[in-house]
Amino acid sequence: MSARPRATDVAKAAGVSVTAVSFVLNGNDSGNISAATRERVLQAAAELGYRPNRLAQGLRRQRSHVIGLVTDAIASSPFAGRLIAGAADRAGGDDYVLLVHDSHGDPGRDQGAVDELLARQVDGLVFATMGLRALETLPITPLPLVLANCYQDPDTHPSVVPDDAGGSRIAAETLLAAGHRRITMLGGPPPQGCDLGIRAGNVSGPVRERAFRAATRAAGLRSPDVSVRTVGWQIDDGCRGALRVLGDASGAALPAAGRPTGLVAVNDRVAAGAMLGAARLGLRVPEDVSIVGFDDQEGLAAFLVPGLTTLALPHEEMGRRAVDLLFARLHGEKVPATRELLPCPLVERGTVAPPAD
Amino acid sequence: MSARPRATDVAKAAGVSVTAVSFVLNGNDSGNISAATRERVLQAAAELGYRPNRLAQGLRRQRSHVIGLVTDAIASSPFAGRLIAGAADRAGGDDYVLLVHDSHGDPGRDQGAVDELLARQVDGLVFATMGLRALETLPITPLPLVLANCYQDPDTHPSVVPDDAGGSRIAAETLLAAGHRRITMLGGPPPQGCDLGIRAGNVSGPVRERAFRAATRAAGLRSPDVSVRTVGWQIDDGCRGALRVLGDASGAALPAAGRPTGLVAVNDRVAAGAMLGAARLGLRVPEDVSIVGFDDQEGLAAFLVPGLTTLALPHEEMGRRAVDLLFARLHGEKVPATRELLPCPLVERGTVAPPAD
DNA sequence: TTGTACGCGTTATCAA
DNA sequence: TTGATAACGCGTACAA
Repeated sequence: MSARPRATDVAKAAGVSVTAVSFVLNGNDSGNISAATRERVLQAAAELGYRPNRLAQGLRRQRSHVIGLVTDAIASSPFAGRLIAGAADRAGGDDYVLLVHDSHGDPGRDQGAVDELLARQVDGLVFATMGLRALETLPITPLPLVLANCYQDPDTHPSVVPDDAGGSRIAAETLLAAGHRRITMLGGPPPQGCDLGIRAGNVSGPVRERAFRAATRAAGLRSPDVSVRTVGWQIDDGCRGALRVLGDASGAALPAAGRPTGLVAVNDRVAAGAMLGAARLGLRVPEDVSIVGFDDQEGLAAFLVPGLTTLALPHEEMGRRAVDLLFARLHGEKVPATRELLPCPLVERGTVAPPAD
Repeated sequence: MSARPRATDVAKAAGVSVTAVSFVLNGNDSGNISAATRERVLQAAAELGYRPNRLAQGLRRQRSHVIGLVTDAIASSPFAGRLIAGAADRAGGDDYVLLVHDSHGDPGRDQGAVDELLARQVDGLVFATMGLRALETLPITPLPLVLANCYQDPDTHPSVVPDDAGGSRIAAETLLAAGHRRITMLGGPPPQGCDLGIRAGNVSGPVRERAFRAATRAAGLRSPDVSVRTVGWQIDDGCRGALRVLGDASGAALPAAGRPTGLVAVNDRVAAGAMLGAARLGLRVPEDVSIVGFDDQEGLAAFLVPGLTTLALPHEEMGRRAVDLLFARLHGEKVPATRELLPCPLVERGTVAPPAD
C-alpha cells in the first residue's frame, strides 16, 4: 500500500515488460500487442490504480500538459473568476491543467511570472486582463501566446475580446424592437484616471457609444429623439444622469411625451443608478421607462429589482476560446495574429417592456 | 540562442563540472567550492539566463513545488478571485505555484480533480469553497490538505473560515459606538434552497444573528429597542425589510422616535435594498438612519452612494492563510485539525453617523 | 575541491 | 510481438 505505483509495478503485476505497459496505456498497440497482454495490462493498471507520473511524462515528452495563465489583477475584479473558469474548463477537457500567476497589475512582474512559468515547462501561455485593455508592452517569450480581454495595436498575437460594438447595437435594437422611439444613452466620459475598473470602461465607452449611434441611425431615428448623455461609470453617475434626462430642474418627472422611454446604460452600475433615479422621480421600471445595462456584473445585475436586462461580457467564453486558440497553435495549426470578437449575449430580465403609449 | 540552457551548458561555459554548478546554485557550497569557481558559475548562469527545469527538479527531489487548489465554483462567485489571489500570492513568495481545478460544484468531480493533481505530484492541497460551507464529504488523498472557507464538523483537517460572529459583533459595536440605541438587524431566513449563494448565507445567517443579539445585550440594550427582522438575502428583501421597519402600512416614514436609527444588514445586498427603502421613505442615509452591511461585495458596496460601511469577508486572507498552514505541514510542523477564525475587518465608508437626536 | 555515475518515472528506439 | 536500454534534466553519494 501507500506509494504511487509506477509503470514498472504494473508491468511486474501483469507479468509483462514496461514497454508493453507503455504501449497499451498510450494506445500505440496497433498490431503490436496481443489482445491477451493488453487485457492483463489494463487489469493490472486498474487494480493498482496506476496513473502515470505527469512530471516524468512531461520531462520525457517535452510537453508538460500545463498551460500558464498570467493575469494583471485576479483579485480586484468581480469578473476574474469567470475567465479563469472558462480557461480551466476548456483546458481540462484536453487533459491540460492551468497554472495561474497574478502580476498584481505591475508590468514589471509580468516578465518574472512568465519566466517562472517557462521554467515549469508550460506548453503555452494565456495573458489575460480583467478589464478590456490595449497593451503597450508584453513580456517576451518563445512560447505560443494568446491574449484574452486585451490586445496590442497593431496586433502581435492572436487575441479574444468582447464585441462591445455588437453588444451596444443589440442593446439599441432590443429597445427598438420593443417599440421605443425616444432613446437616450447614458455614456462614460473619455479616457482618464488609472483605476483598473475605470480604465476598463474607458476603452469600451467610445466604442459602445459609436455603435449605439449607428444602430439608432440605421433605424431611422434622429436627434433629439436619440441622444447620448455623458455621465460617468458609477452608480451615482447613473442616478444623476437619469434625473437629468427624465426629470426637470425641480426634481419632478418630465411629461411622458417629453422624455425618453428607453435608456441604454454604458454599464450595469450606471443602469442601477438610473433605476434608482427613475424611482426617485416616481417612474416605474419598466412600465414608464425601459433600461438596458452592460456587463452582467455579478452580484449586481441579477439582484436588482426588477432584474436588469443587460449585455453580458463573455468572460468565460474568452477564457475558453483563448485556450482553444492556444491548442490550435500547439497542434501545429497556424493561427493568425488577429483580434477575435466574441459576442456579448443579451440577458433578458425585467427592465425592458414596450413603451406606454 | 533558442533552446533553454541546461545545467550541463552552464558547467561547460564556466569550465567546471555540473556538480559544482548544482552545489553553487543550491547553496550547498559550504567549504566545498572555491570562491573563484563560485564566481565563474554564477556569471555563466547569469549570462546564459539559466533556470533549472522545474519538472526535472521535481522529479529528482520528489517535490514539485506546486500546490493544488480545488474549488467548487470559481465561476459563480464575485469573491472567487480574491481567495485564489491570496493563495497564489502567498505561494509565490515561497517559489511555489498554484494549480487550479474547478469541480463546478459537483462533488463527484472533486475526486477526479484531486486524482489529477496527485498525478501532477502536487505537494499539498487546498480545498476552497466560494461560500462558507460545512462539508459532508471530502475527496480522499494522502497529501496534506487544508480547507479554506469551509470545514467539516467535527473537524478532520486544518481549516480557515471567516469570523462571522466577530464581524457581526463589530457591526453592532460600530453602531453602538456612534451612539445608536435603537438598532434593528435585517436577517436571513433559516436554511433552505440549494443555490450556492443562498447556501452560503444560510450557514452565516444564524451565526451573525446570534452574535448581534449578544453584542447588543452586552451593551445593555433590550427589546424592543433591539430586534431582528428576518427578511431574506436579496436586494428587494432588504428594501421591503426597511420599509416595514422604518415605515408604516401607508408607506410613510415612522416618527423619528418610533423607528430604529441604526440598521445591521445580514449582507450587502440586503443593505443596498435597505438604502433604497430608506430613500423611498424620504429618509437620508446616514443622517436619518445608519446602515452597516456584511461581505464588502465587489462591485456593490463600494459603488453605492454613499459608499456602504460594511464588514469585509477575508477571502484574500483565507487563501493566504490556507497556504501558510499548508507550508507549515510541508515543513514538518504538526498542524492541528482545527478551525481557524479570520477576522472580518470593518470597511468604513459613508453609511454610519451618530443618530440625529 | 572536483568529477563520475546513478536514480527519479516515463517514453521511444532498436534488436531479439 | 516483445523486452532491454537510452534518453529527458537534475541532484548527490562517492570516488578521485
